[in-house]
Amino acid sequence: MKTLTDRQQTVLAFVEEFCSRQGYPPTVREVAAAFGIQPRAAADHLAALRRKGYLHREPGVSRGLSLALKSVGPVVEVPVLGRIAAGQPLLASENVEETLPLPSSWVQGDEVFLLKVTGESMAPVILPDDLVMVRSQARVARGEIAVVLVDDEATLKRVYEEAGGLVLKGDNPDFIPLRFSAQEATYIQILGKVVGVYRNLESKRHG
Amino acid sequence: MKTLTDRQQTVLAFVEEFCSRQGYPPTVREVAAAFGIQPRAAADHLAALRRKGYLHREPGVSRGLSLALKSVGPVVEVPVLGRIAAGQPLLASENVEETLPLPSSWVQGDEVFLLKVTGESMAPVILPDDLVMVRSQARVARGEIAVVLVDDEATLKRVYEEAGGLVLKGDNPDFIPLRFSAQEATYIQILGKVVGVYRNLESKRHG
DNA sequence: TTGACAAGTATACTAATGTATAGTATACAG
DNA sequence: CTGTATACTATACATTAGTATACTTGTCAA
Repeated sequence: MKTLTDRQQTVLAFVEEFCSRQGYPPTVREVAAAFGIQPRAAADHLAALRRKGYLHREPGVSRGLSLALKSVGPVVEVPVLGRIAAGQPLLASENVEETLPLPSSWVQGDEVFLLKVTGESMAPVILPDDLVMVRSQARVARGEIAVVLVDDEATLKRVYEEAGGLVLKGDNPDFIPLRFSAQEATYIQILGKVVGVYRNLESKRHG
Repeated sequence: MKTLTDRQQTVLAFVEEFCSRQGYPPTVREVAAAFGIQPRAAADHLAALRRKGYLHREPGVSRGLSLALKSVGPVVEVPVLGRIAAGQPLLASENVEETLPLPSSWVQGDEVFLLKVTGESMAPVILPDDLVMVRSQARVARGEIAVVLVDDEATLKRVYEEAGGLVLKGDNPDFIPLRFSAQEATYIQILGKVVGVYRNLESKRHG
């Protein structure tokens, strides 16, 4: 990105400040007034900032500015699910405890949610208190980690569809794989595929 | 918060969409045009949305709208560091490849950065292609995971300060612990403590 | 020394824009 | 049945606001 002059930098800083304080961008005249200069001079600065790639501008449009380097990048609000109640729509607001803004690049797909991990069955890849990102889907490829609803309880397991039914296996060897016949498997619901894990290493003992 | 009529909800949705697409709010007439109604009718809707607390509005100001319930929560831009050059200030713009917006609640402290993991030395807790969040600090408690600069190369290791010097140990048993005498240790710099790990499970083979 | 860029003054024009006035029609609560 | 809120049309008005024209001054590299 091209370098800015001192003056241009202060103008850009003013625009950023204005946007975050007011919620909408300034007019050319507001910029001018802030620096005690004429509208024309302010327009020159904004043109320079646009030319150098720091601003988007819609010509002729009042307040038609927007920050190119948005001080915040593209973000998606991802719901954090609490207890998952079977039968209800997954993302129903009753299930949502809070939402976290995550970078859009981390979130592929439309129906994505976060889940706080409680059990140790997927150790060491996934540990208690980890936050897993799940993309809602009814089937997963063999051996992928999924959120599975068994007896009204959501658990994380690798899913293997076998000829005779379904096997749910944790990575933790201390946990015995769960086997279900084809008939039993009808009571089991795959809620989605685990596509990401976030772990806070600060607030707990290391493994 | 007061309930909105169907019409008001669609108008609010339009304003939100417009803001995120354009980077600046719509004019009264742009709202009107989007719904094929007169400016006055659109102004009525915006007034209703303001009255019910969904919008802030500066009277008389063009595009003087801003969303009251910001759709995004508090976010911090965290720099993702590429190759770390010794000697330079860590967060110098030369080192920053990009930045990612993360929820403020994940980021404690001022000097925080992200680093893409390359080696396997911290497996299985931290794997290649993981993104680790690091809080910049010159010392860490015994046994904590740190980013350590050894011979101009940044590596992840658990740090043990011993009487005779410094031991850097990976969790992966395939890697031999590195031992440094007190004198050698002066050439080693702790860049920060690893406080978080993010792993994308979708775009690679599972471990 | 010419040309490009930065930074500015001063004035003016036109289109964009919020709002005012004056209505119409429907629904619902007290 | 009256008051209030919603949801509009239609026209008009006074600012607001982006931009254009015409200059001035200073710097810096080719």
